Amino acid sequence: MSEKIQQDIYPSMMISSQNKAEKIAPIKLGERLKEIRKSLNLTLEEASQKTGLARSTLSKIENEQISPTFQAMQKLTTGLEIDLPQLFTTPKQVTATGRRDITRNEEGKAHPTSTYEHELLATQLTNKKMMPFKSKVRARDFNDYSDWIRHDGEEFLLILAGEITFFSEFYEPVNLQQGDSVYYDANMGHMLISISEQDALILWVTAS
Amino acid sequence: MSEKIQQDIYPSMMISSQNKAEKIAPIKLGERLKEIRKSLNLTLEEASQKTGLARSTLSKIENEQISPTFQAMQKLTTGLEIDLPQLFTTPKQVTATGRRDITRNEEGKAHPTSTYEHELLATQLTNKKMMPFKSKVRARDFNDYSDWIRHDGEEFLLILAGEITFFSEFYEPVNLQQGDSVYYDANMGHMLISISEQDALILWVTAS
DNA sequence: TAACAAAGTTTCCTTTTGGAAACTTATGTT
DNA sequence: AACATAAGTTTCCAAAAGGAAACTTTGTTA
Repeated sequence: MSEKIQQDIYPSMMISSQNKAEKIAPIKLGERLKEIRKSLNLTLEEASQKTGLARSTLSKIENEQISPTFQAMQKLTTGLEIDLPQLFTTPKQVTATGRRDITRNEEGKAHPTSTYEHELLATQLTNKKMMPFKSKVRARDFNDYSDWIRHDGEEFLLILAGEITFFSEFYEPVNLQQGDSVYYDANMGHMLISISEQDALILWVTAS
Repeated sequence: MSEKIQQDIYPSMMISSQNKAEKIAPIKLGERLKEIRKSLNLTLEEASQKTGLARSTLSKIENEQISPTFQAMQKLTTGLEIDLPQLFTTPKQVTATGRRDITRNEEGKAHPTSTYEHELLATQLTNKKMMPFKSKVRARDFNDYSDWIRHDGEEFLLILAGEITFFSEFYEPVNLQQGDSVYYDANMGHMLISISEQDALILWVTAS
């Protein structure tokens, strides 16, 4: 009795976005936990002591035989003194000094939604101060959107192609064309629609 | 039987950090979920349809009577088309803090140097987390450069036009073309030269 | 390579989650 | 107000998670 359960997650510091069941490189929570534990040089027994979860439970989580409850995940994060997002993101080697990540055109990590088609950039690097991604904006209709998008931090966007109307909470809407850019407080409600013939292409960079 | 279980979590979009047992305002996962559902204007029934979780289960999660499994949380995030961190973070109060700055194409603040022609963006806003600017790179020759460029923080760059070779201290040089991007630790020595016919056009964003 | 110890896995059982349906509480409508 | 209906909660039970201990594997030493 050791069937693997479905337990993937989509990598995303992604903002207001959607992750339907799309083909995005999934991360195994169990593997990730094992990595973390190993990196801390802990045995299951030691991890058990620190987290208050049974040795057997930890083993089962690592081998993806069970799906931990939120409570268990909290015990994990507090016990091992890590942040929750760390459980969901794969940190490809982060050398102490210099890190670099190149993303070729159109080769970012896809993250499609109904109205946007996000392409996450520099996904190899974790713990970044900024989160850059490109989006194709398909929507040309308000109805495609439910409400303001709102999240922590600041956001910069640059129109790479097409034309959009950018809405934000305390301002009048503006039209933005190729080459135009906006910088704004992302806690302020914001959203945009494409008004060009083809999909608009946009670069976003977020920092919190 | 409706005792509230302990179910707090520390808010963290926070990137690199550990959270020792610091006193950070704890967030109730259930409350947060309810907020999100309300903001999406969904009833429990509708949310149930979208997520595949039973109406009753959702109710119990919202009222913190149960601690959802990771699987359940995934169903929540994919079904409601939100991101996992959203479940853990309290959206900042949006007051008058909203700021915004639009920079039209070619209308940034010019800042020419010998080999670059910088155009600073969003200069109206001060105290920004990020510093975005475009550059025309004229240089096609190593001699135009003295040495590595090095400064605090992290840097993201995207090739808007042309083609360049990007050099950085601990890596092999790479050629980058329109649409390609790099993210790197700016303390690591870096520089670039244009290798296209016309000047290359580049977007930089720096954060420290 | 036998013997032992330590690390990890599986079993077995208890506790908790998650779902269907019954029940209760709000929100209209005539 | 009485009724109807929608939204939300609670109950009850099946299914899954979590823990203690038995078991297996890996590593070390004589």
